[in-house]
Amino acid sequence: MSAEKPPHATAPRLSDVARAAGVDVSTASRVLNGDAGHRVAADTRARVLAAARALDYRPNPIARALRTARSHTLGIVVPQLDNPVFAQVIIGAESAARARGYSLLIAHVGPDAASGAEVYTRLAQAHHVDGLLAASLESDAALGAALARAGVPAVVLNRRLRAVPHHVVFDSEAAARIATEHLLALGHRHIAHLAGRPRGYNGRHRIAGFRAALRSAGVRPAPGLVAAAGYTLEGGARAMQTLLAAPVRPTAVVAATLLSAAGALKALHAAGRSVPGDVSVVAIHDAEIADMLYPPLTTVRLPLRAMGARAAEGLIDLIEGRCVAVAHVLAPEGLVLRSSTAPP
Amino acid sequence: MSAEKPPHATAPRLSDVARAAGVDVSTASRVLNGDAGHRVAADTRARVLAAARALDYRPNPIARALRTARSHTLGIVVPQLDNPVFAQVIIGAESAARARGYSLLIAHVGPDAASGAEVYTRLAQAHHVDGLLAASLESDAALGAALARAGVPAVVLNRRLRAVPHHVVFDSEAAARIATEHLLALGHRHIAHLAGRPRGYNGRHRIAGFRAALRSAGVRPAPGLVAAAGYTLEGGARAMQTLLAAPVRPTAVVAATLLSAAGALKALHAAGRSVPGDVSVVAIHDAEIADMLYPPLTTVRLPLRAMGARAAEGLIDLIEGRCVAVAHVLAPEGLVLRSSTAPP
DNA sequence: GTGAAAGCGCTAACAA
DNA sequence: TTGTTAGCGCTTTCAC
Repeated sequence: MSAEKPPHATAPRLSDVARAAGVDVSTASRVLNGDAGHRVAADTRARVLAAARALDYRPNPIARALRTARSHTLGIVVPQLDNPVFAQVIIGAESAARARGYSLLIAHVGPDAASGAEVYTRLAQAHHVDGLLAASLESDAALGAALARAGVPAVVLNRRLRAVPHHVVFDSEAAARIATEHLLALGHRHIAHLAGRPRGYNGRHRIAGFRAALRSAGVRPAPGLVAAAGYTLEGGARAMQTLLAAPVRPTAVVAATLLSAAGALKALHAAGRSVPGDVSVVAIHDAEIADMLYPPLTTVRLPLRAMGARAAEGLIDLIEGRCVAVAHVLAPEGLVLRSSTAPP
Repeated sequence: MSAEKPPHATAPRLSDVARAAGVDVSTASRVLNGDAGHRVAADTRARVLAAARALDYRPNPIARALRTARSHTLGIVVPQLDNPVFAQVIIGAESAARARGYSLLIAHVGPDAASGAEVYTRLAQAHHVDGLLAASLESDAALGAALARAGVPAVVLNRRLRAVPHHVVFDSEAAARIATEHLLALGHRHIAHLAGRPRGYNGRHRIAGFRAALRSAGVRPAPGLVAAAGYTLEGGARAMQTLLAAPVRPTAVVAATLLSAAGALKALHAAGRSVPGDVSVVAIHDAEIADMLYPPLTTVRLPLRAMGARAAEGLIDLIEGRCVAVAHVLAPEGLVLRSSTAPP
């Protein structure tokens, strides 16, 4: 009511609440933390709650962290922040973490990932994160070792590691199958695949889905119609050029990711091919840029935010001992039809 | 040498270092913090340093934060993470902060920004950030009030606020001038401008630069050749459609930002106009997507990472009392010639 | 030049 | 059911 605050009001502490409620700080602490074991008298609890509200009390997370050795902070490591795919994952993870009272510290490591490994230990030791979300690109062995050294629970995104049981992955095989079946349904028979990293988790599975769809349709995949394109614009462009120079030329392409699809479009334009007139292109992954490309790109949408969210929730469950294993395989959300695919 | 670590080794504390060096914790603390006031004997300092290195000691930032009431954490608020422009700013801010021993907590608020204001107080109160970097889009008044309420130093990015003296902005007028002069040099005379938010800080200045360049070249800007496009794909497309329906049709367009340029390209393709054959397009801001569009977009590059870095450094100076005002105006880095501009 | 001691704000045994 | 007490790991007066 009469907001008679001192000019340089300092934030109210728990002891202020306790004094206002006429109880000890320990009692106030119990009430405010909803301590299940100890029962508190109803009127005491009400008085404390009222005092806390009246003072607009916010617990000091730093003091709490020091005492409990829990920072309520998660760390996520991504290779490059300026990638729409990772941006979505981060958004999903951040909302989920915040909803559970955790905050998210973001660290990005170059895709070269020479220094990648130490980021994990830095987050764990210097920033005292309670758990790690790993989306970086170093080798399985290096990542496994780095996470082990970090000494906190970790969930790996987008691949499976022998050394770290917890993961959230996409059903990449299904995604590639959906993309390929779309092209088959349009009548294409000479279909190429711009793979990411063929030895990587997603690379393998997308190739498998691509081949499976062809097989089911009775199409024998021509050798040389799978090219490694990596996850970059340049890689996609280069791989597409190779494909265009091959003896049997594809009428359609399944790109493993958005950036390589953009590179493929660039190469096709440069070669004077029309899309989808001469070549149809479909990409796995969806983001706003799909709509900015020319022509707007048909894609298979994968639940990126959900990946971030499930990983964060799983990690928090792990940290709080509420579960012992996190393993999600997320299904594709479906085909997003735009203008880059048509009958041959 | 003989790494005889206990199985569940807990992190070494300052007291461990002190004991190993045969000194008191207070002395160890002085050495490790390079306390200027107190002089420490050279050999004592050497022993402490050696012990710290031998034990691989890392100070516990949480304990330090509790004691000093400094979290060494900065908060940055951006509208949408999945925008290449903000991603670059964040990367710049993060590196600069890390280099100075600070970490960066990222919060994103929807562009609607209804809830935008409370994010600042949440970061300040609940996360105890030492300072704020504000890149969100709410009204000047709302942002000023929110930052005042947060009660920590703040630097505003990309605009100037009466209420908050500290800012880092681009020389938007120069950027628009460079873009417009490029088109004039190519021989264009009917040049349109896809403005962002015409009342906003950047919007105003970009319009001013656009007009100034035309004036200097003796070209009278036709009315109706400045359209508000906002900062989105749809906005750009809509504004371009309007321009195409206008009585005097432009042969070239200066777009205030990448996304609206992408929208303009979309609208031009839809209308069957060729770029740059019928219409040239140049955008302010540069990022990888400029190279993915068709045709690859000529842009004026602005130092995005530098903006993040300067803002973070200035904020840290403010926090540590090393300076009392931060005000940077960053010059454009120049024109990036790609394929979307040509003589009329 | 170095050590002793207090305490940042909070939680969690343990006592009463 | 509530209060007393002891710290979490660190910094910082204040003595010596």
